Amino acid sequence: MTGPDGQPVDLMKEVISLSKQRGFVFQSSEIYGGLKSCYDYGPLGVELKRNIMNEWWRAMVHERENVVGLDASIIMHPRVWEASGHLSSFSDPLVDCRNCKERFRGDKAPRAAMSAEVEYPEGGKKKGKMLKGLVDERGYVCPNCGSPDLSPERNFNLMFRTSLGSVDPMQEVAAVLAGKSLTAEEIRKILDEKVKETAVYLRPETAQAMFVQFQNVQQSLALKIPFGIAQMGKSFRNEVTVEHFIFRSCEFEQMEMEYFVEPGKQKEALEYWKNERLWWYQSYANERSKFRLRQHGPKELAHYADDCYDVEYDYPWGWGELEGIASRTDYDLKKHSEFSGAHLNYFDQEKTDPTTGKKGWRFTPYVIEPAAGATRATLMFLIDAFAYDSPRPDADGNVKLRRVLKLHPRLAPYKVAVLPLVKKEGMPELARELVQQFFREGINAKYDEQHAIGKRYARHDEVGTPYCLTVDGDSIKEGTVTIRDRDTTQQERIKIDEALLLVRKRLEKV
RNA sequence: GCGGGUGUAGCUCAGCGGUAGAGCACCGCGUUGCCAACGCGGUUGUCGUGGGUUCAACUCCCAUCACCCGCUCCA
Repeated sequence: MTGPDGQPVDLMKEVISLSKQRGFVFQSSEIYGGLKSCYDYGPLGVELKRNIMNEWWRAMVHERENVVGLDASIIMHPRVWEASGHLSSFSDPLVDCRNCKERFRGDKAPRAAMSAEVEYPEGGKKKGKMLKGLVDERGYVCPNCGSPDLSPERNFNLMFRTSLGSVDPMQEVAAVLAGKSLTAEEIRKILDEKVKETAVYLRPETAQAMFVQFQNVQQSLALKIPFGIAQMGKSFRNEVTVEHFIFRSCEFEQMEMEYFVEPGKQKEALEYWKNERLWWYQSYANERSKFRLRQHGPKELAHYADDCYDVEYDYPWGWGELEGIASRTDYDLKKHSEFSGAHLNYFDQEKTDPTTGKKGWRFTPYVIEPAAGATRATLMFLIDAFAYDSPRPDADGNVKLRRVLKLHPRLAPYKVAVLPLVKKEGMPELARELVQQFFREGINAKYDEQHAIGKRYARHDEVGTPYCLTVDGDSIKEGTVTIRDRDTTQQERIKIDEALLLVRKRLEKV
């Protein structure tokens, strides 16, 4: 992207800097030096994120007859994660290449015959001297340089483990180990056993609660298939790498929906939801061409999925994921039935059982899951909204960079700013009264009397406030205000009563 | 975790082995009345953190933390 002066601009840097300056996103615990991948949402950030999530809830739950909500505990029974496969698949064996320093997953590395002699360039560089080595008993080489000179496999548990209960399990471990002379392996075993007694995990996805509570939700509301259960909330993953500001962080917020369908209807449902979700993003964004759907290749699919589409956005660093719409088959409900002994299935009295030919069909539903990242969506909407106002030279002829967030009015933290032109002659009083009128309508308005009027316009442009209402001398005499549009900067004089209607109209559903 | 880069005022950045700087922001007074206005005055710093070398370290060395760019994982 280029600025109004034609100079190239680092869009991410600008967004991060504006986020901090205007109170959208701060680094967590900044005064202590910050904490890796943790961020706090400031006064405006919390409004933006909450607006995004509320819009999602409205589109997914409130405006649909057959989707209901759930708000589950973040900590769930540890067996949930055994059943879901997260305990095993989230602890991937990672290996470092001693030659080129690449880190990779051992199980996904290119296979090579054990004891075979292979050639590889020194340091992984194209012009590097060719070296020779023998493939060890693991039977694979570095995917980057082909070297067999590799570190041992190390397990990385991607779930946050903690213990439920006020007694510190380490105390018991210490008691068991006291006075014993043991090998590292033996200690490890004792540790694992003791820790496991009270071990619980912070959920790595909100989805599992919707499967685990499938029966309660379905029966309590007598839901008929197809139906969906939606949930928003925090999830936690010890990511190997965190990157791009709030794009990938260990603590993140999800908006997920599990849509249960009859076996055989999953393709049709996937088709519906992928288009629905793409459109949802586009309808709030400025640049629709920056979104696309991408189907996963067979190697990309998660262990539970038979098909998957990502909604991708063209971020400053390239195309990246916003949301995954996965066809999760009947994997999760079957697994939880197996592990818990509960019968997580559905009985349809009207349908004919395809295997017996008799009326009445009991089946395990198939699941389509649109799983969105709320924190990711927040970043995306900030990037999408970021723009420069047309250049305006000041009195000295210097061109000032004026940043504007062209946020959709429904997402904007403040919907309208009410500004007294000057702090006298009854203007502040009238402006404050007007703000109260907006509050009564449930519209987040902002009273602002600090600094010159031009600065206030600029400041509200920068946080995405769609409208500024200015109270001046004529307001008192004639009952009119000027209304200024963020995107055109055009002003119009209207009756005070009209202002409320105009703002309300702009906030109507897209 | 590995490799490369960065860290100085609220923001953007300059600086350098010898007294910590600029622009913007912020505060006050005055003027002004609709697009980061003008004049005058003022405030702001653990130079990321800890250690070392040195008469002297923001500057050189080591460690550490955080961020950015690659690699692997994902919403």
